[in-house]
Amino acid sequence: MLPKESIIQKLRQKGLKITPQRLAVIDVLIENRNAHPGAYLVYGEAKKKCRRLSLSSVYATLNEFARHGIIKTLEFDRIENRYEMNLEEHINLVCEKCGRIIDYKIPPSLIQREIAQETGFMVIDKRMDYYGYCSDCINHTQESEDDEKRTKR
Amino acid sequence: MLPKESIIQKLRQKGLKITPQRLAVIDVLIENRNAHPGAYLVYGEAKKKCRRLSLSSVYATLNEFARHGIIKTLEFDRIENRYEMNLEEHINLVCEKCGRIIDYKIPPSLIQREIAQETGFMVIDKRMDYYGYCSDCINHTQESEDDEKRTKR
DNA sequence: TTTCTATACAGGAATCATTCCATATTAGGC
DNA sequence: GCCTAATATGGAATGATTCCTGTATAGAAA
Repeated sequence: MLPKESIIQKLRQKGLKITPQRLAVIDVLIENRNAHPGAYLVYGEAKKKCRRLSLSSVYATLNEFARHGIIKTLEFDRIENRYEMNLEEHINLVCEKCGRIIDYKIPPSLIQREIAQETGFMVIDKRMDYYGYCSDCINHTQESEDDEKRTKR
Repeated sequence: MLPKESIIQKLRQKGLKITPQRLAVIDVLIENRNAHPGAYLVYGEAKKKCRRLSLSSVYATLNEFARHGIIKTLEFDRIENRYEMNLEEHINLVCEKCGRIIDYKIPPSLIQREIAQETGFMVIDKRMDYYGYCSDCINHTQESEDDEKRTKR
C-alpha cells in the first residue's frame, strides 16, 4: 500500500477526518520524507497544494499526526521542530510524567528490558542524535562560515 | 581535583573571567548535577548565592559553558532547555553546518568509525534519549494526570 | 595600588516558534 | 440535503531565549 493510503487509512481508523488541509500536509510529508521538514516548510509547500491553509492548522495537524504515531517530532535548540516519517528504531531516561531525567550509561548494545530491570524505567519512545558534519560539508571547503557554525537562529 | 576547581581552571585556560555570577552558576550546576537543571532553576538557586545576578547572565553563562564543552545543553519540546555536566557517552546524523539530517539505521552496537565509513558523516557530538516513565511514576498511581502527560508548558 | 580595557553584567525590549482562543467552516454519517 | 462534532482560520498570547545599550568589573600591566 502506498504510504499516503496507509496514512489515510490510519486516520479513518482513529475517526479523524480527511480534510484537504490534511491531505496537503500528508503529501508534503511524503514528498519530503528525507528532508525532515519543519512546520514552516510544510506550511509553504502545502499552501501550494491547498490554498486555504493556515499555519495554525499545520501545527495542529502535525501535532495530531505525532500524537497518533504517524510522524515523529524532533526538537532542536534554536531552530524550529522538524518532523520525520521514518519511525524505525533509529539514551537520558526522560520521565514524561514528572519530568525527571535519569542517566543510564549505555553498554555497546542495550535493550529496554535491561533498562527496566536496572532502573525500573519504562521506555516508551527513543531518540538518538549524533551531531557533526555530513560528507558534503566536509568536502566542500569550510570557507568563511566556520564561525557561523552555531549561529542558527 | 574538585569539579569546581577543574571548571575554574578551564575558564582560566580559555581566558574567561572568573566572576561571582559565574561562580554561583558553577556551584548550582555542581550541586544539581543529577537534576539536569533548567535556566530558571539555575537562576533561582544562583541568585541566592549571588544577589546581583540577572537571568540574561545565566543564559549567557550557560551558553558560554556549553560552547567550551563544560556542560551540555539538552533541548526539549515545549519545556525549557536543561543543562547537564555529565559529558560521558551516554543516533539522526545532524549536520551542524548545513542542517541536513541523515538517517542512520543503528545496529545493536555502533561506532563512529562505521558511520564515517558508510556515510562519510563525521560525528562530533551525540545525544540519546529514551522517553518513558520512571519507576516512581509507575508505582505512585497514575491518578488524574493521565491526560496531562503531554501538557508540558 | 592604580589604571586601563576587554570582558561580563543588568535590565528591559525584542524575537520567534508554538499555542491558544473565539468564530467560522466542513467532513462524513444519517 | 441535514446535522453536528471535528477542523480550520487568523490573530492574539505565551514563553523561552536572545539582543541591545549602558554600566560595572576582573585581572593584566604599569
